[in-house]
Amino acid sequence: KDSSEKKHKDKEKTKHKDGSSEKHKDKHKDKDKEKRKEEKVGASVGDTRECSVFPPRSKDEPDDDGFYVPPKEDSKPLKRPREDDDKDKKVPEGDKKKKPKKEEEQKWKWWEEERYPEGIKWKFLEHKGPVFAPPYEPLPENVKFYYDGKVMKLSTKAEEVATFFAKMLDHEYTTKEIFRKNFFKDWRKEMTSEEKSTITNLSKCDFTHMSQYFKAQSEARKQMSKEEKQKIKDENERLLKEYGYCVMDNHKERIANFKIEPPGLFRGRGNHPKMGMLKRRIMPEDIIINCSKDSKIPAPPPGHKWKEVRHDNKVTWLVSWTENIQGSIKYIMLNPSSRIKGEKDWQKYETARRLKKCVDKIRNQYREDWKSKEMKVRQRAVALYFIDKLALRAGNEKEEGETADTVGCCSLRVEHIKLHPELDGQEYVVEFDFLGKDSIRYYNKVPVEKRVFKNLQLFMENKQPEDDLFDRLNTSILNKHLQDLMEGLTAKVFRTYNASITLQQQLKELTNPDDNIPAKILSYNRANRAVAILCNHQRAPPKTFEKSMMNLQSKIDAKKEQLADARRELKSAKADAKVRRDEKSKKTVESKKKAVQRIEEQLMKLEVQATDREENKQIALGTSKLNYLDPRISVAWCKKWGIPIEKIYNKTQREKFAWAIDMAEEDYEF
DNA sequence: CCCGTGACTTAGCAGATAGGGG
DNA sequence: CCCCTATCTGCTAAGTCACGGG
Repeated sequence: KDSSEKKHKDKEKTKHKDGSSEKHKDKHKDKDKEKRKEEKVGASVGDTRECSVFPPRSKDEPDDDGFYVPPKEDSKPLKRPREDDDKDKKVPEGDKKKKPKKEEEQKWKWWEEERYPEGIKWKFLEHKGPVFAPPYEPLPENVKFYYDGKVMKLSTKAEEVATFFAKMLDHEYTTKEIFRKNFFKDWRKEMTSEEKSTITNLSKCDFTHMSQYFKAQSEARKQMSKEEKQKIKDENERLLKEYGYCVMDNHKERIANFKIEPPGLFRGRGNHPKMGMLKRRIMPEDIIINCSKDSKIPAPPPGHKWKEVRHDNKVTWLVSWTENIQGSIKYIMLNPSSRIKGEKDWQKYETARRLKKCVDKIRNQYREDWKSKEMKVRQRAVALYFIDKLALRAGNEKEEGETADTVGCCSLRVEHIKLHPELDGQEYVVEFDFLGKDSIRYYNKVPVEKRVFKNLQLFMENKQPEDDLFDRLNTSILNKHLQDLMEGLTAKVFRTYNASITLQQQLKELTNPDDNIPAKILSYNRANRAVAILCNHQRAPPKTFEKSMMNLQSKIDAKKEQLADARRELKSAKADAKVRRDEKSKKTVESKKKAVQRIEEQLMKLEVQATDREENKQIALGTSKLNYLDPRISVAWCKKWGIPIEKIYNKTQREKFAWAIDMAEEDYEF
């Protein structure tokens, strides 16, 4: 005990050493307070960021368009020259909007400005409120619903809910017992008393006619003329223009989800106990609006009122409501390209980089803790080892019966692991098999250190399969401990850290300087894939996978034949040239040579594509790219090897990572 | 310390869209 | 130019984590 207490004290000491100079921080905080009083915006010099030298935001007014152009002064000389300032504009890129005006929009570089003091998210916020789901349109008279073989006209409310079911008829979950039970129970609540007394058995309900009608409708939608499609597109654009943006602190920012979720049947992931329940229609009376006091407050639809209008600048959301399935709160927030999301994202990677600096110490620490006299400490240390080594999620406890039965590290149960003292020639293998987030299966056989193995045996002693593996541990205990090891450290920082560091290492290892661009991109994708595997980011193999693979293979075969032909032609041209010895035939040889080269390159490209796709069958790269990989690593890699950034990031991704694209140089190190 | 709540990030899937080949 | 598929985007569920009150 003694020694462990000592260690604890040491830990405390190191914390302060590690904590990026507490004193300084406090000073800055004080400064922040002062500035806040002075009504100056964004006065924080909060942390180690380079941007702290930049001038504070200035309040300027919108121009006539209502579009907010960042102040000119902001673009005065910076300490870092940026030769690629206007690169983005030159990039032709998919959006062939006929409005040249859009492209001229100056991109605001929020990352060159100072941040707000901790806790304050904005000074001014104005928006138009949410867009509600379109009202229900009753079915035409000729679309029938049958109960027990007889036509039955449903009340509007009951009909609406019935259509939700009818639209899902082809889906297998309409056959699931829980789904049907939940649906039927909620449907009956919407029925009139007569309907309720008649419709007592879901199996006697015949939705097929309704279902056919919807299929015909969607078919008709596909067959619409160009003009009609354009009309819909225009309408969507209008909606986006009006409701899709807000003004936050002098800047027009894109909103992520300005449309309220329409009513429908809840489809949880995996074996969800609430699947099939009715997700009710959200009304203005459910909606809380958040905006500035001095902004133009959005008007509720005629004849309606908001539940509440508040002015809370300690939060980032514009609109919220409570959803009826889990009783959780849903929000309307800004797009990832916005300042408010981008800053947070940047900060996340900075925290992970701070972990990089002390991860060795932390690893030594938890290895020591495997020997602790205290069970609690040992469990914590083994759990942390899993989180670090295997990139497991923290694993909060969940309310039973409310959600699908899934687990993370701290909530692992005895039944989720198997211990093999020896397996396939390896010692001390732990076999993991459990459902994680989104009911994605985690299956892995991992050789672990002997001490870990012995500890696991100990933790499992005298326990039932359904008992918690770490019975003295939860995420709160773990995170409190992590907080002591490093300021801002939580379980998920390890995922971010390990993902990003793995990408960086893999890129170093896999990139061959002599490769051409497609081959280098394959290497990038492989590095990305290593991360996706680490984080267990899976996807269902695309429905058309086999077919598309076959297509690609036949393309390759065709290309091979083409190559063979070209080679034959080259050969005969050479022979011809040897005989004739004239200029013309020499030229022919040259052009044939070129043709062969071209085809070889094309073939290579196709083969690379095939490899890439095959290796990617069940792996989703997007999630790690978007949420775990410090974008500056990728940007630096692109700059180093002369790979156009568009090969790595699509338009949305480039918008989200604009800060990284702008600031990372080729020598960036995570 | 426990528990519920709130805010925010992370997740896979399905439908929309675009772009390359015939 | 059109079609068909590969990729992108929108959607919303499902996590993480902090906080406050008892």
